[in-house]
Amino acid sequence: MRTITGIPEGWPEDEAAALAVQDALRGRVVRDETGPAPGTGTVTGIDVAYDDERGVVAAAAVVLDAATLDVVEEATAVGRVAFPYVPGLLAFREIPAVLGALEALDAAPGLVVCDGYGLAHPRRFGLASHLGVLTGLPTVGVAKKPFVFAHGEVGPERGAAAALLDGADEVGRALRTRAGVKPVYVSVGHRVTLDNACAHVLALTPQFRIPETTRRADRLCRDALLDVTAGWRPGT
DNA sequence: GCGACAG
DNA sequence: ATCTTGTCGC
Repeated sequence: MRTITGIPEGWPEDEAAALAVQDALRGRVVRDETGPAPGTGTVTGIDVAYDDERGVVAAAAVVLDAATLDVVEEATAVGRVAFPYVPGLLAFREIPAVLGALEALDAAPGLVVCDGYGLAHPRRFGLASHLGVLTGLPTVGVAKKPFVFAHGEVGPERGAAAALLDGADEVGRALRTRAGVKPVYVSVGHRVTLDNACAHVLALTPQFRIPETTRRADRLCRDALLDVTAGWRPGT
């Protein structure tokens, strides 16, 4: 199913307003729940594609069976871009469309796997945490590139990891999902433990570096964007 | 002050 | 994120 989403009422218009929202919501992140067990129930991948030229955004949510990684359900949402890209404020750009796709699902999402960071964020409230707090769902962030926290060497074998430390607090982990291939960066979003988040990511990467959830969502949102973009007339 | 900077 | 040719490798 594909829906059309608007920008929520009161959505921040500028950076100052966005920072205030992060300040107001960051205390609502729940870190003392283990979260769903890997390999059971469903896991949902989220991703977003843009056509900045036209100000159009497309989001996808793909629900997988956690045990088989088969697709259970897919949903997309298209709309207008709600915020410019600003490092540290990615959530304000992605979340409106993502909410539209999630709301279009009939299946229970289970753990939501986001493209980006959760707690390993300059103000400890990245996209995954923000989405988790707004939806109440357990979320995890899986980023492809380092952001604010450095880490030590990661062993060459699959499953090896290095901590992302904010002082003594481990806010994320660089995790090798394929031997000899660059690691991904896992961080807790909401209502999940870092250990459990990493176990999920390993269960979602039997073959490729990137979790099957986000690979599927990536393809789907790109296709959705092309559908909207095809035959576009200059004017709207 | 100067760069770096998830997607 | 997106743009975008060739090139190396399974």
